[in-house]
Amino acid sequence: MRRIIFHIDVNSAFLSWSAVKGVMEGKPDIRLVPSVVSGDPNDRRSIITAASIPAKKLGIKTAQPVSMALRTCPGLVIVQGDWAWYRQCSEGFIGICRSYSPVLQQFSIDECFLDMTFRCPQGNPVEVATRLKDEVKTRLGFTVNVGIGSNKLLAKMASDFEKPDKVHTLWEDEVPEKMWPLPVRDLLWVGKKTERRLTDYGIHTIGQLAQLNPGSLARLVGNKFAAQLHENANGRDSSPVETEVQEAKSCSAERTFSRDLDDPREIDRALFNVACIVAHRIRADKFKASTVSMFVKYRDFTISQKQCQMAQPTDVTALILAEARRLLSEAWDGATPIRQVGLGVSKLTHESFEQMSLFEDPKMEYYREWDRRYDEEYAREHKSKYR
DNA sequence: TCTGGGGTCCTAGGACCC
DNA sequence: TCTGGGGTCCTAGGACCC
Repeated sequence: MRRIIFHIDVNSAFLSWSAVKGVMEGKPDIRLVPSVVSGDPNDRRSIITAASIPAKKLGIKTAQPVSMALRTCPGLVIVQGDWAWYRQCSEGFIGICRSYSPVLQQFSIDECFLDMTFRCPQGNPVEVATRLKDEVKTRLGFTVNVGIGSNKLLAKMASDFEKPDKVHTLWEDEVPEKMWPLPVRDLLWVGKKTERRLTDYGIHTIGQLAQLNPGSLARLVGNKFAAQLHENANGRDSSPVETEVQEAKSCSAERTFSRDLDDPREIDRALFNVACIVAHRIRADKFKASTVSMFVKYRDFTISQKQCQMAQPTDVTALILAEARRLLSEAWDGATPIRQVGLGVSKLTHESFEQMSLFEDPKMEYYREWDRRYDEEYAREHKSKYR
């Protein structure tokens, strides 16, 4: 039996959502002019998170530095992201999608897959998808693209065809006509590096990739990846729409400095800040972590990273920070200027019992109390800010 | 022009055990 | 004295996604 999968993708999500908010407040619609969403526009290191269609037509791209975009387009309208509002928009969007099928997999804040196999009775899937797209537009004020296919890969590829506010199909029998002429880079999981490797080998289109013998492909990109690419280029994908929300496997935070730093005190302060954030987040989700990792990024974007295992899982800021500091001293020579510092934890568990060590640090009670106050303070700030 | 922040998965080599 | 193969864990690094 043929499956019917939808992939629904919000068009320029953050930009559309900021536009909706502006319009509600009586401001001009930024979707109609060259505009972008970015971090702090005064920070030269900010990059563009989302761009309007008029901005894209001028050559402005996501992930481009704001300073560069401003040179291309001096009149560019820049708005700062509003995460609390984006979460609300996302919830509204996912809610409407879920009313079309309970078999829903949220893929990111602005994308989801729906298994519609038993949800398009006599109807044409295109009609159902059009209804969904129009309902989002009418009720929430922003547009989406819906891609329809017999598996997730094809649905996702289809939603990326012409935008905005469109429904496209990509059934298996349409693959040679609609997908094979596209450049390899358009295939899911083919990024910059893989594109380079493939084009160097003379493979430029998805169709060429589909016809390449798997052995040659394996020599280029490795066995496992080659098998997947070969399947995908031929339009095959058997992965199910996963309705279970996956638990996080890691949690991390990083800070990029507005100028490269070599002062150990300033770097330590940044490490302290990210440790507070990471530890707070895992406590909020009732996790404890067994692995702590730390990295520094230098001026030339090379990264030096270190990780280690904790004697036992923890969510205590001071313990995580202590490991991170030790790792930093191993990874960094103390002099080379640093662009960015990051800290992550992984091997997360929900272990609730504490294995009491005879040699437990006598300061432990103090550490825990400090964390409790941090969490309280955080909760207070968020309440006053978002209510 | 000069590149954010947060994730997932894979690979390869070394250590260690049986 | 020199030799095997498999399994697991750890670390560092790389590639991709939004």
